[in-house]
Amino acid sequence: MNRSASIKDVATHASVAVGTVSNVLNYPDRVSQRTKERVLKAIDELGFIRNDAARQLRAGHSRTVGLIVLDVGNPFFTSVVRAAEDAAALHGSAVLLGDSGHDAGREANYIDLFQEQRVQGLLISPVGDVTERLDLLRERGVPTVLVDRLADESKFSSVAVDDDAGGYLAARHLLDTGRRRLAFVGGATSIRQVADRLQGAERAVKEEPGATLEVLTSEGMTVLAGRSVGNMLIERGRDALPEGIFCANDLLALGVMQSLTMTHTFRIPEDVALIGYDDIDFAVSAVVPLSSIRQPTEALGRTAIELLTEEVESQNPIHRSVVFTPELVVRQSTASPAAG
Amino acid sequence: MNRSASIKDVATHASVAVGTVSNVLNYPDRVSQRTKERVLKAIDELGFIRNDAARQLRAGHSRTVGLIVLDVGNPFFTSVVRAAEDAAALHGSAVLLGDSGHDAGREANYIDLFQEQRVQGLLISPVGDVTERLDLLRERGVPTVLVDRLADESKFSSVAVDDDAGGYLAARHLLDTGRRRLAFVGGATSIRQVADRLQGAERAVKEEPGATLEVLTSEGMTVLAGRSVGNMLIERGRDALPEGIFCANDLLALGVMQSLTMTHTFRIPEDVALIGYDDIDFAVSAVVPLSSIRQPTEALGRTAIELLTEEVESQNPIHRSVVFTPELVVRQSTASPAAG
DNA sequence: GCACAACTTTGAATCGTTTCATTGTTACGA
DNA sequence: TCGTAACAATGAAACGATTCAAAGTTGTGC
Repeated sequence: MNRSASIKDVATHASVAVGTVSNVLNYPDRVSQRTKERVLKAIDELGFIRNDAARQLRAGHSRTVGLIVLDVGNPFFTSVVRAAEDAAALHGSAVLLGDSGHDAGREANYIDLFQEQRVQGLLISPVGDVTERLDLLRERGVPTVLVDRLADESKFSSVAVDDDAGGYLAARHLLDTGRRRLAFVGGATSIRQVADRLQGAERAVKEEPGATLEVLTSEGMTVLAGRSVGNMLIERGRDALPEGIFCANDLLALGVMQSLTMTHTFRIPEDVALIGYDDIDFAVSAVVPLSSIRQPTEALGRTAIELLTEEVESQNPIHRSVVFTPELVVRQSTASPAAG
Repeated sequence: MNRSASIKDVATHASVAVGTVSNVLNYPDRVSQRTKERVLKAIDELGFIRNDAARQLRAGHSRTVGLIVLDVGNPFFTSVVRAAEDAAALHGSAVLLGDSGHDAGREANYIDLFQEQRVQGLLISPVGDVTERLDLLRERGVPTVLVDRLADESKFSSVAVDDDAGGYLAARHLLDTGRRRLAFVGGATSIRQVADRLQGAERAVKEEPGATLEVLTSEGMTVLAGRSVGNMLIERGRDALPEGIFCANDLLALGVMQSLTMTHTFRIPEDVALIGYDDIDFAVSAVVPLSSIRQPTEALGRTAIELLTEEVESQNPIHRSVVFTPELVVRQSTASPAAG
């Protein structure tokens, strides 16, 4: 089969006008039952499939939305993507997914590609500081919603998660379960998420008389970095051991847990409580199931699409920023010492 | 900005014919330097962006390739996707990504969507048994390459990984490091991958005089399932402990490792060697870094695109199946007892 | 000064769909 | 039987880029 059947072929085959075939596809009510049947039969017999390019050309815009994430491999984004796809499907749109892999070049490529495709709008979790690139989009009038990053509301809508609140939640939980001497483990505070989570934790600690928060800086945010911190804690000995540890993400927490449980020096949660952040799949299947802070990724994805739809449909764009509060997930790693 | 500039607007603005603008974009050599500059200036001033729909309509096909995977969250597919994107970029094509989530309905939606988009071809990791759906694609003449699934070569090209060889590799490695009494841990052998890996392991064991392979069936392929198996091994006691354990995936292996290291009943690799499959990110950061079998995901993605390109470019389609052999990754969990 | 080749530029035709003003058909009440 | 309203069907125009035959321009050698 060289060329697929066009609407014209269908029209000929069914002995009707092309407009009628189009109506059957788009406004079935306008067409009589008899004609409709003939046309549908022809469509079936010829294996006709709409040519979306022609449709788009005529319509002036596509029925797709572009979504550019920093890393599809990251469960956080995977979940956002899925939610966005489902939400878009409700509006009859499809999502074109791009993975920038934290690379500004790849990001730029996708932005160009999506603009050539005349996407209705763009959801983007931008790489680094990107005001220029995004300003260009704004000038061109491409509705854009920033994901997982707060935006100047005069410029863009955005959806984000309140990391300060998440940090507060984690520290508050440790305090609530009776721990007073707390430690925060995180990478460089130049990472906004880390800084915000720390700030929230500090806020909670300040509220609690007699509580303290020690900051332990890790080399990165990986399991291995967490293990180093754990080993350091073991060397410092029991007297210097915090009662509760809040790690800036689950990988760090799992690393800390590994070193403590491997050596059997300290028990979790009896000697020290441990809480992470992100609630990755591995949190629940850790040696000691890990308490964590879960980010409302489904809500993020869904809301991002909703904000975008708002912008697409309204004429003069009003931007909104929606900030979600994360959720505490309690597991064994922070069980009360008494109940331990 | 209501409507973006068209090639006609650019032509007017630069006082040239539309054909000339098109030539500047597609065949710059055909245009004189002076004209080219004028046109490029106009393009810049008007913020012109090519309308891909119009281009596609004229060309009769898009410059995109559809890729439907079972689960973008799965690192295996994530890696395949990335490789496919890079390979497609070399051919000047982009990849439209669809995540079926093991759901035949979603898969069908993506197939339809991609056909309407007139993708050049389709890479698909199909859900379940799908001969009918795929046969339809074949009838329509949509070049299709199956990913991670062998295909009847008279019908489709395909790329896959030899799980039998992977199983052989894992068992062979345990034997090579001096282990004789081996165990295989896996979910139901109704899962093809599990069955193939087991078969390969059995082949290796048969080759080795005096070696044995015990099959332990787990309830699923998760960390928790692995932990149950580990606990069972502990209960059985030291005499019944295999010298080497091959788990059908890394999650199972990590579970087994957890239960053994947590209780300190048996040491890895001194008392028992452990090897997994997939080489997930967590394998390297396990308490005892886990040996594993790595699947050549980059090669899979790249080759899939290459086979597809072949089919697209050749007139009468010749199908090929490419099977890759996985790779052994040795880490501490299978170190020789002597060197342990 | 002219013929001819080489290089530029032109603009109408085309791709497949949707839109919509127009025309055709039917049914019904007067 | 006629007028009219409601409903169906028609088909040309439009969307924006690419193509390509044709026309226009320049340069070269004799």
